[in-house]
Amino acid sequence: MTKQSRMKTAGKRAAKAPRPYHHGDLRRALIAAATELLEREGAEALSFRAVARTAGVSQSAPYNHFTGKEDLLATVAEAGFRALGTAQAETAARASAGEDRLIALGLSYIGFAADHPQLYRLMFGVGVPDWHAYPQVSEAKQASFAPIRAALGEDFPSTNDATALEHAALAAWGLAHGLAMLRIEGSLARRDAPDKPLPEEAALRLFARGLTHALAGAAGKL
Amino acid sequence: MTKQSRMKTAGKRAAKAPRPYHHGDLRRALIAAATELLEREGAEALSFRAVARTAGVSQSAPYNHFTGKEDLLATVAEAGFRALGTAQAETAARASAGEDRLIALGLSYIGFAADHPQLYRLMFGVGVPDWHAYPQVSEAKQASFAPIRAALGEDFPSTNDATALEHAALAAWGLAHGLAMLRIEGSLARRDAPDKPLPEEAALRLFARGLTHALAGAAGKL
DNA sequence: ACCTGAACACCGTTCAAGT
DNA sequence: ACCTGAACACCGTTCAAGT
Repeated sequence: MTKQSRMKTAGKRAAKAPRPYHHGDLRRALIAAATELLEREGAEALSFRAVARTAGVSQSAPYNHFTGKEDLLATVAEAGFRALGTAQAETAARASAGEDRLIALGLSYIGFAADHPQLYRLMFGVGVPDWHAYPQVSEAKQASFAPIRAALGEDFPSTNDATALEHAALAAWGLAHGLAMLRIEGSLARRDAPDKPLPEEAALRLFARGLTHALAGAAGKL
Repeated sequence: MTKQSRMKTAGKRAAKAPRPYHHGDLRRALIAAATELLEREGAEALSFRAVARTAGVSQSAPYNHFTGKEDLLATVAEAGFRALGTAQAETAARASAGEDRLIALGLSYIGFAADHPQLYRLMFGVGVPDWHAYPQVSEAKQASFAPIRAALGEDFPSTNDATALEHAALAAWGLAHGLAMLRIEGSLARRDAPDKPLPEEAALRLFARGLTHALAGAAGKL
């Protein structure tokens, strides 16, 4: 119960000190604490009280900044979608046009999930029963997928057929998301040798190759 | 605290009576109660105590049949994979060979998820941190995907190339799983008209069409 | 405006005790 | 062998009270 000894250097937060520090940006501190605890314990093991404890406040303080636990998780998920969207946009800018760009985007998508498995799981429904209550999350989710959609429109011969583009986008999203989930859950084999490519890459390549042919055929027929 | 009035008709269980009935098959009753509660409340809201309550026993009785909540959930998930596998096998048997069979299997896969969303979510990692602790679940998972794998081997010109078949199987699994998840989470549009086909069907068709072409090309090259 | 601390109704799990 | 009931250490959330 010792009082804080320095007031001038209060800006430097001692991360583990359980002493109260209401520095006017508790909201941000709570989001940071939740993000950190999320990867360590998973969404279902993460408790609202532990987040408050990590931030050094009482169990009821967070209710001044979030309506409840779900609201905090939704905020973290939204940030995750924004980060994924940024990473995807950077990948799209770096890659050269063509099938390779689609494959690079797919690998980047799966890589994000592999790097932040618990965050990715949270983003896609784990722990939050109804995302419709958080429209900003839905919007960020759509935005995170925009680069793949754009690549399909620019790099594949389907631009003139909006319906075919829509179907291709759905297939690409489904494939990327499905491979990411399978990777996270451990359903996929680890890479045998460090130089051998991931099986996901071959699957993505097969998909991209087929898409070029199928869309070319569809353009002639539809 | 009244004693049970009839002993001869004890086989008929009054579903809501909170009186004790230890009829020798509590394990099955707990699985049934958990399965029922799962769809109604979701895996994260489902409590072990509520399962015991629904089965009419004390909160600690289930520990005689399961090591804990996670063990019960894993058992339910395993049963889910077996049911999915059966449904997939039936679909494969009914459909005629070719691209249509792959599409039918994909639609059946997504349909299962749409019919039992909470069960499907549980099966793919929600609520159970590490499936590796339950090898029977992993085995049932692999078995549930066998029909799609078999259809790829029989209906597509990749049978002689084991590697290409493996990649195609991974892509197909990823696509089916990804579309199922997106459907469950509400990321996909509801069908506008009851006669119009689901967008998933068009995406699956695009994938199957492309796979035929890509594998034919690969067979000549590799 | 923001935070604390007590309180409530829940959890999962353990364990002595009953039959 | 199987079940009960009390107990423990947790939850999420509410609310009066403090500053």
